[in-house]
Amino acid sequence: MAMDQKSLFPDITPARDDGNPTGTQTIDYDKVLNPAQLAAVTHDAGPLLVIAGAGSGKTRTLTYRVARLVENGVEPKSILLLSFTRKASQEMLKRAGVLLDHRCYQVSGGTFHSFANAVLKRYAAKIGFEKGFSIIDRSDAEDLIAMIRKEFSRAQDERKLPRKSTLANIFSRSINKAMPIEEVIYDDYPHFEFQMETIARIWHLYQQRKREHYFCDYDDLLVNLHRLLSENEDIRQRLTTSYRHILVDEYQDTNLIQADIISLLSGPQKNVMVVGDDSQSIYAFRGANFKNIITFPDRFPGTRIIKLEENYRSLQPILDLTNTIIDEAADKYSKRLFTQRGGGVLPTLVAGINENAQSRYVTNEIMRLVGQGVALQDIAVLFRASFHAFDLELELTRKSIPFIKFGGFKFTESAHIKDVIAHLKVTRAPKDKISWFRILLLLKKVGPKTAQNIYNAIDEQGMGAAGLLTADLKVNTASGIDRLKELVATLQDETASIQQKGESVLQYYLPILQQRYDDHPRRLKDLQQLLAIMERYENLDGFLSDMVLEPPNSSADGQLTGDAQTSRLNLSTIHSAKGLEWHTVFIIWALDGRFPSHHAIDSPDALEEERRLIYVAATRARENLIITYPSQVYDRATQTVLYRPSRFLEGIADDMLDRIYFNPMA
DNA sequence: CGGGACAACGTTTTT
DNA sequence: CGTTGTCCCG
Repeated sequence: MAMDQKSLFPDITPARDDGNPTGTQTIDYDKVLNPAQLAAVTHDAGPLLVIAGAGSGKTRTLTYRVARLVENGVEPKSILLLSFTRKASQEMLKRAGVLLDHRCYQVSGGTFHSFANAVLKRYAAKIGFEKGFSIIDRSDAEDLIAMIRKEFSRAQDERKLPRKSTLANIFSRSINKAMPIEEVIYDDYPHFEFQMETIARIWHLYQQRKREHYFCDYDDLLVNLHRLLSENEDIRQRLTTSYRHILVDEYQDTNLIQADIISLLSGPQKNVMVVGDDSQSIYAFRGANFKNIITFPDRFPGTRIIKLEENYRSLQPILDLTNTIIDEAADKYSKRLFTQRGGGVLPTLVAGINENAQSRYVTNEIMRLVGQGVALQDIAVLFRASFHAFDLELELTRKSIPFIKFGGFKFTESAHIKDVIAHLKVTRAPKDKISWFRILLLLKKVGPKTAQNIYNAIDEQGMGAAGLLTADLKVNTASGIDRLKELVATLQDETASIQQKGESVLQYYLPILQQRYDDHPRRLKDLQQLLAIMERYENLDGFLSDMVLEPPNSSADGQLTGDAQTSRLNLSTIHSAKGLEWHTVFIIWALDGRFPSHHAIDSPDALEEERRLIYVAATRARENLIITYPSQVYDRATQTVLYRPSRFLEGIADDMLDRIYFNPMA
């Protein structure tokens, strides 16, 4: 099976078509790769584990391997490249395309979730979704859980149940760590042990409702793919013959199900290449287990192991610091990065009195660097949590420094976007109770009970969303349900283009928007942007699944308005910065209690993950690394004043780290 | 039954 | 402090 390249890689267009159609060798692999990289690239067949330190040319190695396989006559479609983000795989294929030719764009790939979606869509009936399924994001899942939760809190006068988001966390953790619900509660939520049975019943009902309404949440995509492969030998064989070579990036961030999926897909030929770095494992919170890397050779006997230890990214002083940080890690593959890049200045640790002093220091330094000719787009400010950047964002706006922020809130998570999308969703998935409730609750005089009745009436008609038009509804006419009926009738017109449908929904939604939100002008801009995104799609289903699986970032607005060429500063969570690099990197909020977060401080495992996180952040820097913290911050959660730099930096020798105090008044 | 008013809670990271 | 859940009035 070949995946739908168009929907997976919509932005890629072949750079040039005058490549090398005959496939004769054009790349001098041994001149552009070091011996370890070359060994990985030219590895013939069978399982291969590449332990690739930060900046050691991991992406380069993968890219060249793809090119090499294609050059050796491997059908591009039969190469499956699973990576962590779509951005990463696009980038890789683009680079492979530049090396070789357009054939590289035919390579199959994407994230685990998008791959699962593509496979499951095709075999939906095999896993009990005769009519297909729709993917629900975290907040949809929470809405569904809330509906079930309510049945319990009404019926029983028990002590308080966990809130919906906590329930969703428990459920997801159970899947991703492959542990029963009960065990998750014992381990991580002991304060809810006393109502374990109720929680388990809610979980059971949640599973049931998802089936009834044809929903897959993020975890179900993986679970169902796993089931499909393990229960249907014929399908598994079909897939293993389609994908002769499997390449997995960021293997340290896979969890047990993902590792099993790779095993199931690899077939008898076991042409599996995984690339990762145990020191950069930062997704334990969603069940990632870096031990997958260590146990890979057990899973695949005869695995060849190659280590890439030469760093091509950072100058020596930066590497000295990052090596020191990670040396303290409890549990890791031993490797020590080295570089041949001489020179460079010491990384700096800057204390400012408060958050705003920190923001001003960073802003000043950025202006100074830009004055020296460093491009804004080659500078990044990294942080532990998205909200850590709020004050800096204000400061940057004040100084008119353009920036783009990655990570944190997604565009599609805001209520008004979800509202509009819900109207489109029900035309494709009429059993989507979550979306129907969203839509109906926007009407006046309609609450949960009325919504349920309307939903039942529509469902009984069995004629899709059009059921709204024919069903006998007892609804207050002041509700505005007639306008909704008109909209649904319009959307039923299959000849209407996707843009027209979007416009209709927006027209319908406008009065609701204005009535519900004081800041409707800002929200309207978002909605117009949503329409612009829609126009890139040819079919609604592709649009809808992408909005869940690859949602656009909230403040990435400018991308659409055509000023993509202007150089912008990068603001990013460390998680979203994975795999990237910049000339200068700032890490802000390196304050003990924030980074590591006070939440992690009692758990050795969590603390280790925080350490790896700061390691990932620091290793993004090529020339300059500046770490800052506010030295007097009152923390409401612990009711203490935080003033010490991150414990990962505090003991570092002065010949490795310049320490300065910044006073904006001086 | 809907909706508004009030109280309690807990606080990251992503698909 | 903003979100989430509950309670009670109309």
